[in-house]
Parts: sequence; C-alpha cells; structure tokens
Amino acid sequence: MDSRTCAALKGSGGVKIGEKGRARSGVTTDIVREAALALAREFGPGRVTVEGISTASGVAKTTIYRRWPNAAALIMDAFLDEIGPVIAYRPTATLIGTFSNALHDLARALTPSRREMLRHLVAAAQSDPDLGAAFWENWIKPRREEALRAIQPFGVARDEGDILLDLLFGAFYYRMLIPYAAIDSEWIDGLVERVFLDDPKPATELGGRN
Amino acid sequence: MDSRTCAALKGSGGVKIGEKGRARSGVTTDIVREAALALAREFGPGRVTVEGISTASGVAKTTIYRRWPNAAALIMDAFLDEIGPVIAYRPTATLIGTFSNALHDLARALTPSRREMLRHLVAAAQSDPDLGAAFWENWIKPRREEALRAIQPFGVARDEGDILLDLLFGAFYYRMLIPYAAIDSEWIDGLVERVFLDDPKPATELGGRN
Amino acid sequence: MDSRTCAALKGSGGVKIGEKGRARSGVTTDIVREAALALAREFGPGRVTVEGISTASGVAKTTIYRRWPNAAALIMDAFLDEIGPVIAYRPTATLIGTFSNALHDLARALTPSRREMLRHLVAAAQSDPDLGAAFWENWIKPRREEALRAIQPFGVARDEGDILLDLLFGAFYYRMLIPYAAIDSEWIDGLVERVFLDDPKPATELGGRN
Amino acid sequence: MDSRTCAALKGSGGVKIGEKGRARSGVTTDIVREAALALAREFGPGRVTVEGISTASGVAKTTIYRRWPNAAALIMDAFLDEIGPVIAYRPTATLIGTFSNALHDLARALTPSRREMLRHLVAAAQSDPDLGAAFWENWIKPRREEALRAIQPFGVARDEGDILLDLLFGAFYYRMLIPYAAIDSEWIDGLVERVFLDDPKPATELGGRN
DNA sequence: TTTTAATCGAGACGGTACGTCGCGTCTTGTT
DNA sequence: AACAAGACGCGACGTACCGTCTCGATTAAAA
Repeated sequence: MDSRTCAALKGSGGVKIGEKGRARSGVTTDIVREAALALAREFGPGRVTVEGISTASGVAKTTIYRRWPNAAALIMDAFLDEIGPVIAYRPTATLIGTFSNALHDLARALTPSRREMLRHLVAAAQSDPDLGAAFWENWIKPRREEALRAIQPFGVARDEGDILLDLLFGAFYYRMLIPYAAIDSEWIDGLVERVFLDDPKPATELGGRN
Repeated sequence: MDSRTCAALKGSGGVKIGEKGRARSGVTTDIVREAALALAREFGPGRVTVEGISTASGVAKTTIYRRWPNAAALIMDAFLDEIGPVIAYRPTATLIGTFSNALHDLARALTPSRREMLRHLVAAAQSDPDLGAAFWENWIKPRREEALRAIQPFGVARDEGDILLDLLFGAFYYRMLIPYAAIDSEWIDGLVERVFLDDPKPATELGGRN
Repeated sequence: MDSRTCAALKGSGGVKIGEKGRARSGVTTDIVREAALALAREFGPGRVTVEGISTASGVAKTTIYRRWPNAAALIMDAFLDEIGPVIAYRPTATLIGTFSNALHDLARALTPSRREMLRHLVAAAQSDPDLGAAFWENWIKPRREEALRAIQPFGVARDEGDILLDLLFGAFYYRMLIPYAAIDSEWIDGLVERVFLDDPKPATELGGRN
Repeated sequence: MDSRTCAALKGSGGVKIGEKGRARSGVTTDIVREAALALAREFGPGRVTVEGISTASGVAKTTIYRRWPNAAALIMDAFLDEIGPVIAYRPTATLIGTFSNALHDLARALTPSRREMLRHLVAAAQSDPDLGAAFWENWIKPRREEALRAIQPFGVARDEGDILLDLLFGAFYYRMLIPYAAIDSEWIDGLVERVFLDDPKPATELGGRN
C-alpha cells in the first residue's frame, strides 16, 4: 500500500498540503476504482489485471502502481469503498435479533456481483499476507467489533462473543465460499435458532456429553 | 479433469481394460504429484507452476497437461491423494463427542503445510468452477456425508445436521481462512459447547427472541 | 526415405516377395498421398503436418513415418506421383521450338495449386539436403536429361545445353519463386527469342564486349 | 514488420521525434541482429529460432517480438542490413561487361554463409507473403532497378531489360537453389556469352524457328 | 493349419518452440 | 512532482508438432 492513497483502506482522506510538485488527482483515483469494479463485474474479479484497468480507464499503469501495489489490492480498495457505506448494524432489543438482523442484512447487501467480489478477496488474501491483513483490518475486524459492541449490553463476554461470531459468520462465509446450497432466509434463521436454542433437543437428549 | 487420470478426484481406480494406445504410466502420475506437493510445501501452493513441476519432476509439460488442466487441479489431486487416507471418523457414543472428535481430528491432521494447501485450494476454487466442483465432490461432500452418517443414530434430521455442520465446520474454515487467532483445543471445545449448550445462558436470558 | 516405399521417388514398384509378415497396404499409401495433397491445396503446403495428414486420412502416424521421413518428403512424393505422368516432352523440328514447347507446356501443367506446391518443394529443399537430392533426382534431373536428349539431334554440346537450360528454366523458376510479374506466353516467347536471337541488336551494337 | 523498426527493410532511418513513451533502444536492435546472424552462420538459417536468439542475445523474447514478427523476418532484416552496403554496381562501357561484372560481383559477395542465408530467405518467402514482399522490395527490386539504370545508356527497352535480368539472374538463382553444379566464373561467362552471342551458332543454324 | 512376424490403429511420451499475457520497473517527454 | 505512453526483462502460459515408443489387434505368407 501507498502512504498517500488507498483511502478506503488507510484512513487518509485528508488533503495533502505542502507536498511539492503536481498533486495527485483525486478524480483519477475514482476513475480507476470504477474501472476496476466494472471489469470485475464483467469478467470476474480473478480476471482483472492492472494492464486491463489501465487500458479501460485510460490511466497509465505507472499511475496505478503509484497508488496500489497490485490488482487485488486495488479491487479490495474499490470494493470496500463501494460497499462500506452500505452496511451498518441495526441494533435490536434482543441478542438473537441482533445477530439475525446482521446476517440477513449482510445477505441482502451482498448482491451476486458483490458476493463474487468478496469470495475473490478472501481467495486473494490466502496468498498475499498484506492483503490478508488489509482484509482483516478493513473488512472483518471493524464489523466484528461493531457486533461485539452491539451485544455488549446483553452481558456477553468477549470470548463468548467471538465464538458466537465465529459460528454464525463462519457458517455464512462457509456457504459463500463452498456454495453447495443457497444462502436463504430459512437457513439463516435455522443457524440462529440452533445457536441460541432454548427449546430444541438439548445435547443431553442426544446422547449427553462424553 | 481428465477422464483417465486424477485417481484421487475421480472414482476410477479400476484397471483400464481395452483402452487403445499406449497406457499412461502410473509411475509418472505419482512422480508428478510428489513434485507438486514438494514444491507447494517449499514455496507455498500459490507459487507452484506447471513449468516448475515439469522441471522438478523431469516429466514433460505436455504430459502434465495431458492429465491435469492446470496447476491448481494438480495440487488438489495430489493433496487429496495424500491426505485422503489420513482422515477417518471416530464414532463415539454421543453427538457432541462425535463432532468434538471430528474437529479435533481435523485440526490435528491439518499440519501447517497441509493447512496452507487447503487454504489455497479453497482460494483456487473461487475462480475456477471446475475446481470448485471437484473440491466439493472430493473433499467437502464425502466428509459431510460421513459426518451425517455418524450422527444418524442420534436421530438428527438431515437439515438439522446440515446446520450443525455449517456452524461447526464453517467456524473452522472461517478461522483457517481469516486467521485472526489460532485454532486451538479450547476454541474447538468452546464451539462445540456453544452449539450443544444445555446449561450456558440460554438465549431467553440473553434477551429472548425478537 | 524408406527402402520399401516412396514409389514415386525410388524406383521400387515391384512387388515384394519373400518378405515375411503382413504386407504393407498399397491402398494406405494412396490414401495418405491423397490426404497430403488435399491438405496442401487447402491450407498451403507449408501448413501441412504429419499429425494433420494422419488425422485427415485416418492412417496412424506410425504408419506414415514408416514410409516417409517427414511431411515435406511425403508432399514431394505425392506431388511427383500426381504430376509425373502429366508432363512429357513434345519433340519438334527446331531447337527453339522444342524449348518453346517445353516452357509453355510446363507453364500450362503448373496450375496455381501445383505451382504453389512446387514453390514449396524448392523451399523445403533448401533446408533439407535429402529433400534437395530427391528434388534434383526425381524432378529436375530427369526432365533436364529429357531436354538434352531432345536437342541432341541439333548438335548442341552438353555444356552448351546446360547453359541453355539454366537460362531458360532458371528464368522460369526465378519468376515463379519471385513472382513480381506473371508468367505468360509473351514473356516465355520473349525469353526464347532473346536466347536464340539471330536478328535483334547483337551485343556488338550494344557496346561490344569488354 | 513493425512500423518503428526493421531499419534495413523500411526506409525509416530518420530520427524519431514526437514518439510517445520510452524510445526503443537502437543498441538492442543491433545486438539482436548480430545474434541472429551468428546463429544462422553456425547452425544454418533454418534452425534459428526466436527463442534461441533471445537466449543468445540476452534480449527478452517479448522485446524481439515487439520488433519482428518472426525469426525469418528478423534474419532477413539482419541479412540485408549486413550485405546491403557490400554490393554496388560497377558501371562499364559495354552492356555485356556490365552484366558480367554484376554477376561476378554477386557471386563474389555471396560467401558460402551468405549464400545459404539467401537461399533460406527465398525459401521462407515462399510461405510468407509479407516476407516475399519484403524480399522483393528490399533485395530484388532495388538491385534490378540499379541494373536497369546501368544499362539504360545502351538503349535497352524496359521489357527487354527485364528479360535480360530474368535470364541471367534467373540462371544464377536457379543454380544457387538447385545446386547441381557450382557457380564459377566459366559458367557465368558462358551465360553472358550465350545471351549476348553474336558469333555462336545462331538459332537458324540450329534448326530455325518453328 | 498353424505359426510367425510385420503391419496397423491408437495414443502416451519427452521435447522444442511457438506466440501471448501480464507483471512490475524503467525511461521519455508533457502538463 | 504527477502523468500518459510505451519499452523492457521476466516468468509462465497453454498449444502445436515433432519423432519415438509401447500397446493390442489384424493379417498374410511360410512352415
């Protein structure tokens, strides 16, 4: 990543003052992001190349490399820039409701093309530690913290909260990455019920613990 | 995938009879698989190339391409061929115990290098539908079915079983792919307890359902 | 070349007796030659490959290689087999007439596709000594000797005959290989007249010899 | 051919002004040409490959392909670049002398390795129209025009000149491409005498015209 | 008739080279 | 300085044919 750009990833945002020479064009950044997303939507995020973005956007490769280290980072940046404002937690009165809302909201926000983008980002993060860190820092972590904050009032301990998140969002990502069946409302409800079950057959009835 | 090879992926196994032309050398297949794994272990699965495998194994690139469509498919084949026999379900007397065993066994079987391999396979499957299908068919599905068989005696319905698997293995893959914290025994125990909880704070205490 | 085939190139022709084992199928030879010519006509002789001929003819590559050393040799064989019987010398009463006939006949016999074939054979002969020898032995030499025999009655010495052939047929091949202008009747007549000139401006008038 | 290079083939030569981007390195061009010639001399022009030139010259394959479309074109370029300045017409006082000089000079300029190169170029031109055009435009045509200019003073008409060139140089190329006998001084003299004969047996004596 | 041995199809195999793509870096003006 | 343009070295791609090699399965003459 560059110290000057990747607005969505780094905090930055502020206008650079006092730098010598020609200032970077903010418009250019947007054009490039837009082109990257468009290409990702059209051909799939895996086929997007810096070369292609350069051609499509009319922005020189040099300029792109000056701001992002590679295509995956650029796509991640563009994706987060686009989806960031879309998702927000809806706090509710109950724990189960909060999680249920969060999962349903996420499913709704992730349109097919966004879902593919996200799948690709997870994939890209597997072979690029920097990307993995950025993914954690800018996507996963903030929304986990938001979730933890949202359920704090219910008196859930930190590690208990982590386990809840791992279970519910783990299941979500699992089905997204290994799409053997659709992610639909019933399934989400089933997940939540199972985790917060108070009536279904308790484990004891199912054979007890060993 | 090829109709004649990828033994670990396709069922095959049977001896080829009546096939015309010179038979494919089984030795060659093993040599290539071995080389692919060795390179993956040394440089990471993402850096393995067909070119490299060809050089390292001494098997011509054409021969490799005759059997596998690309490096990822070959690595998947080799990985499954290697790990396949390693993992088997240990049936226990209780449901919770069965799942607990399964998760702990998986964690144990997945040495760091295998874990990286698996992460890479999930990643590769995101941008290659064929690979995705093969991953599901040869890795995920058989072990899900084995799990479902193992818990059938406890009277768990099919969809209830799917949800349990999604939650527990979803969490496992989630932490593997987004490694913000280690996968250790305590965490696995916590997962299982949370899902099969009969004593921890029930959801009702946590605010009821909305 | 093979000791048993290349009928058009080697003398052979005779039926093999005393050979043990299954005899070679003469039909196969013709099928292959035919396929080679067809492919050459369709895609140009330079694009014809043994692999392609094998596929097109349904004759195994092994079988083809058993009879011809490479594609060029096969094409040469097929070409000569086809064109061989077409061309024959028409003896006339005069030297100039004999040459004129020979050139016109050659021009007529060489249809566009045959001409391209011949150009390709000359080309192939440049980088394959065996082919060069075969080309000389089976195409150029026999027809030079026929020409020399035809003009022997006119009392032309051997080396004088060679020079005449080099000039006239040299010009012909030159224009065929470097086709800056068409090979038409007027041009052929012009060549012959120039070589056998008895009236046009003699060299003396053009400045004498130096 | 490329619009920017192939100096020997295209007229170019002029300094590039106003071209965008980094300029092509002229040094690189020379290095590649040199390597191509060296390889052609060592292994024969037919065995020269772009891959080999790249390795030998240390210039990336992509860079080579950026300038020449294939190995043959590169060899042609290099050959003409090398031999171009070597050959020039020596005008003499007589027609026969001019041609005689031209043929002897050509024979002398064409060292064995250059001769093989030339044979290969003619061959390559047979299956590549672009190459054929380049060969005509950059090798044959300029030299024919120079010849025609040289004999203009002797009052030879254009088409008469063409026939003379076709006969004499046709014979030369014929013997070069179908090397059944050496190209030596006596033979060249014989050719010239035969074409410009004023004393040898006229055609009438040889049977008249039909 | 039975050998017997070469032929034939099919296709695997190790090679070499192809021509292309995309990478990330670099030079060269221009703004 | 940023920027567009494009050259450059590099690594790898996936493909085409090469010519050789195993395979069985014919098939025709010799024994």
